[in-house]
Amino acid sequence: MTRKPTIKDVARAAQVSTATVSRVLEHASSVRPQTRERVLKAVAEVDYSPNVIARNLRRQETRSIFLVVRDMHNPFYLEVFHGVEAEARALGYNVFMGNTEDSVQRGRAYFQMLKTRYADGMILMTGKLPPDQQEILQAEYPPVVVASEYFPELDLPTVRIDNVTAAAAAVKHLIALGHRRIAHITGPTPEVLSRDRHQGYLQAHGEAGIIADPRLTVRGNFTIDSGHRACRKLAGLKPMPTAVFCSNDEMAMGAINELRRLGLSVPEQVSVVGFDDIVFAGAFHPPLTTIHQPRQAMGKAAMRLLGDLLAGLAVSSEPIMMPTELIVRGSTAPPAQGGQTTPKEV
Amino acid sequence: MTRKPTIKDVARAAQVSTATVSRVLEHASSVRPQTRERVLKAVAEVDYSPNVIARNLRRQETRSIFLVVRDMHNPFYLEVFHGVEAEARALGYNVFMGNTEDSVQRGRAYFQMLKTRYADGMILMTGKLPPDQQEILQAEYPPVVVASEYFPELDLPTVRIDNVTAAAAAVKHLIALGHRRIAHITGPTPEVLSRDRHQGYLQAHGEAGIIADPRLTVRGNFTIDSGHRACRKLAGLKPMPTAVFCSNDEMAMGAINELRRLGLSVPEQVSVVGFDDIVFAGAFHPPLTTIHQPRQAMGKAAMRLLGDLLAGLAVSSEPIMMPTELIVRGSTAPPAQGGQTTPKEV
DNA sequence: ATGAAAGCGCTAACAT
DNA sequence: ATGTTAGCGCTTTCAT
Repeated sequence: MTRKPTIKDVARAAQVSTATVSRVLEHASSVRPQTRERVLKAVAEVDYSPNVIARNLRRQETRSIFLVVRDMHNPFYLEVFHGVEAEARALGYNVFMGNTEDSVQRGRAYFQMLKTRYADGMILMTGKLPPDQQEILQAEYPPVVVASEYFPELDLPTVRIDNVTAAAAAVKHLIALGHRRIAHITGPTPEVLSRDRHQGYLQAHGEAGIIADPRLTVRGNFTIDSGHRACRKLAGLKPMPTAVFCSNDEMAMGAINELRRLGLSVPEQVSVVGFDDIVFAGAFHPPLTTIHQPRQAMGKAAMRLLGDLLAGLAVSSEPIMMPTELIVRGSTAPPAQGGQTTPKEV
Repeated sequence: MTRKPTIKDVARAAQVSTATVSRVLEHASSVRPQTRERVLKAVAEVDYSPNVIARNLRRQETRSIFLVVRDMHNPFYLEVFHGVEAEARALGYNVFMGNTEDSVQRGRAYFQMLKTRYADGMILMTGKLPPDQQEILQAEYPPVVVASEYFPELDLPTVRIDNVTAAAAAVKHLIALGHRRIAHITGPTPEVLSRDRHQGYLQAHGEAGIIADPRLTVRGNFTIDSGHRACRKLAGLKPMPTAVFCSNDEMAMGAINELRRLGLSVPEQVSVVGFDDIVFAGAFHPPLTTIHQPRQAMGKAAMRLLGDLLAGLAVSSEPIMMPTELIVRGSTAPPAQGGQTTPKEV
């Protein structure tokens, strides 16, 4: 026999109906031990394994979900995925990895696949939503939860952090060290996550009674290289900032490398703070002071939320807020005494 | 109507049979333009999208594959995934991300799911194979291809690099710089990939007529922390090695940090070479000299190979070998002049 | 060019 | 405790 054996083959071998075979394999309920034994033996005999595709049709579910991120290259997502995967496995789901590369069209494709029931639900970690996807709020649409990001205009179940407060904590740390001229390398605006972190930056200034110089805010895009470029711009300012708050760790690494190239030492001459606490933040030199996000826990929470939705449970409409923590390492210190920081000529 | 509309709803609205609707949506063949128009209008009217689950049963396929890695935390896989995903999308597949965490049992679970047709095929990036899975060579078993790793005892279609030659190139670079006392921090033995890289290390020594001191070979497990620990061991030797070849970049970073802690500067006092060229290798300080692997291309090639297998095409039984390249950056230099390298007291 | 009908393999409601 | 049966929604062969 070259085809995969079906439940009928087992039924024939065990001299029972297919229903009984299904019962033995699914619920282990209401089957005489003797019959059960016979079925199990037949299963082994013909080397049967159920055909999930048929089961899916019958049950109208796939037991799989999409996890869609904006940018595969950020290791931040690796750990979120780790949490999602662990929880999904516990709940009996598998996880499709999706990747929009920030393209609205690519995002739309995932919504479309969801609609065709390619998967039972979706965890969205992108900052953009296709413009025409308001139908996702309708009851018969498969459940979608948002993680890390969020959409103020759309009332979707969400797991995230308080970016404003977390960013403010980072900047307050710099202020407490004595810094007064603090730059901000932001994420890609106008996304809400970037906006929130900048608002935290401003809020920390406000609370300390410091006026934030708008020239000290430079736009990045979360890559190491954008950290280089943004930092180069900042280095051209007079007086230079004595500290830089970066909206993620990659940009902080880029900024530090650029400062080193300019002959400035971190943290002695310039302090740098990152955001995310990716695995490499602690291994970097100097080790990055940064905001820790509970990535894995966030992934788990998102999957748990989606699992509840898939199980038909009612969930709170309030976003689930995950805690963050300022991790002080070696990239921050009090500002250099008496005098101004200037790059050497280049 | 609260349920998802079916093809029957469209057929009714367009006054045609379901077969015609299917024809319009699938092949665009043999349908009068006029009828076709009417069907399309009805599709829009009832907001129909096909049910993939039913299609899957009919076609006996899921158009999805598993990508199974050993350790989610290595950013190496991110880029492989990127290549796999891009190629898969082009071929009309989606990718389940799997993760064995080096557990044979977890690996077995993926093979089991493959057997139940949870997915159509699998790309394996793990170094271990469940002992009882020899059945995967049988014709009716879904196709499995191996990427990056390989199994000498099992004749599976494979995409990989020549680890022996690549490792030898790294060590030859150190020898060419003048190093004679070169340590090796290996990956987890007895896996073939770790073994091959060590063999390359030995081969380079052999070709240069240098006797490799076996005490200079220390076992790691591909984590940053194992790089720390291994390097600490090496630092206890007298005389210390003047260079360290690490079987991946994470361990190289750990080794460099440990050397720094011991008061030794890289590359002035000790040279360090990594392997993989992960994204952070270039951003590290000092930037890592390492072996570049074409991760994304490897992912694409693996998916293309799997796609061919899924399409029923015959594929070569020879492994597809991807090119590697030595990238010389700042973590290697000639050995310190006249005299021996010793750590300061700790 | 179109329709009728079979059937993919399974599960669960219903019957005994 | 077990069997019978009706689909799940689609695609495709066969007929017209």
